[in-house]
Amino acid sequence: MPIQKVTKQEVVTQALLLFKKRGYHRTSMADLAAACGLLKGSFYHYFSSKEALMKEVLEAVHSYFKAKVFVIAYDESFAPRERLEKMLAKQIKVACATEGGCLMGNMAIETALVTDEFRPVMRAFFDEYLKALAHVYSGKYDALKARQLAEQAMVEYEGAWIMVKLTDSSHYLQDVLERAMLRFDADEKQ
Amino acid sequence: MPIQKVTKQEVVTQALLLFKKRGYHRTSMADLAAACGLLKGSFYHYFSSKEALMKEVLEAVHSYFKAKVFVIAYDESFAPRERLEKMLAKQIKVACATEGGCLMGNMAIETALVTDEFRPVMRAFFDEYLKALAHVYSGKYDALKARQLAEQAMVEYEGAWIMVKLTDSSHYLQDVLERAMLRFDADEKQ
DNA sequence: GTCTATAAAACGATAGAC
DNA sequence: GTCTATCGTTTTATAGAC
Repeated sequence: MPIQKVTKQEVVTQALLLFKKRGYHRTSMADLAAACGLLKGSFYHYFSSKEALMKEVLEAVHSYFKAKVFVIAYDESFAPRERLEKMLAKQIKVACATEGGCLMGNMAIETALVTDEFRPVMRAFFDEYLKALAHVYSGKYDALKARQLAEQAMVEYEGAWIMVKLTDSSHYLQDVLERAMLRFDADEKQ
Repeated sequence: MPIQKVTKQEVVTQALLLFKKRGYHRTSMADLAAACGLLKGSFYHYFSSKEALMKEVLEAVHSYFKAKVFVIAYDESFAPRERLEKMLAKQIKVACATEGGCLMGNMAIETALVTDEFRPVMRAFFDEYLKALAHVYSGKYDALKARQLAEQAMVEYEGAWIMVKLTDSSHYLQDVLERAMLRFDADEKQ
């Protein structure tokens, strides 16, 4: 085997960083290749197209969240309330670790009405995300209410990123976490 | 004097439709000109650049919301609760009238980390939006709580669009409205 | 020699600007 | 319409590991 400058894994990681920060259409293959120390032509030995690369990035994000975030919701070594707090805190921590917020949310906004290519993986991500959150809330609420609370936490989180990006102040994310906990603690009635 | 095929107003309106649906980077000047029945060359008679055009579109949206949406919050001929419901319903109606959701939210996600050009007008929009919502909630809550409730309604609304775009089901927007009303009706304590 | 990851060059299409 | 630049992509050539 000839010398390989980077692994496919590293390419996906670099692409994730760029796509998160600059979006899909504003990130060129030359940018992506340069981030890996390659020329854009060489890039096609790893991926057949920019679209295929983005799909792999989205799938990698989904896998990561399954293994590191969603899994918390089903960890019975913690009480439901603790799981909720840990899962949301982990999600915020992961998203804040690199620039650009939530890639899935960003791509939904940027591409959902332009191409159907990424829709299945994005829908699968948010489906599992909502199921995980609803599972935690179902520790205290009935299935319908749990689902509603999950959807509420999710849309609050995604919307908060708009304000974070515009104001560079991250308190909006912490507020989402706090409100999700308050709703967990609140009485079932109303 | 040469005949002007379309007014600047109409160009801004057509651009708004395209930018909402396809985003900033995926919309070309040729697309925009074609939507107005103009040749590419004629387009720069109206605007000096694509950036300048987008800025005018964003300002037009801001003006429209001031006159048609935010103004509801300050209309003393209705009770605060009615104003809240009318304002949120109007905002949803306006956004749903054409494809693409909320242009301000879309552009914040797509461009905020790529260019500073649009940030001032987007921040001004959300500032006034939050002020309007907080003003309504302040009919029943203290200033801090009113501001928090305003921020919550706003981030819920923006995040809901992600699910609407991915699932083509608009119940997420109605849920945002209903929860905002429930929070208005709720007791001040907790 | 074969295989393969890279660089290099060039493709057609399309971008924004004039 | 024309310009120049750049886009995503493809092709060709090179160089090193078997």
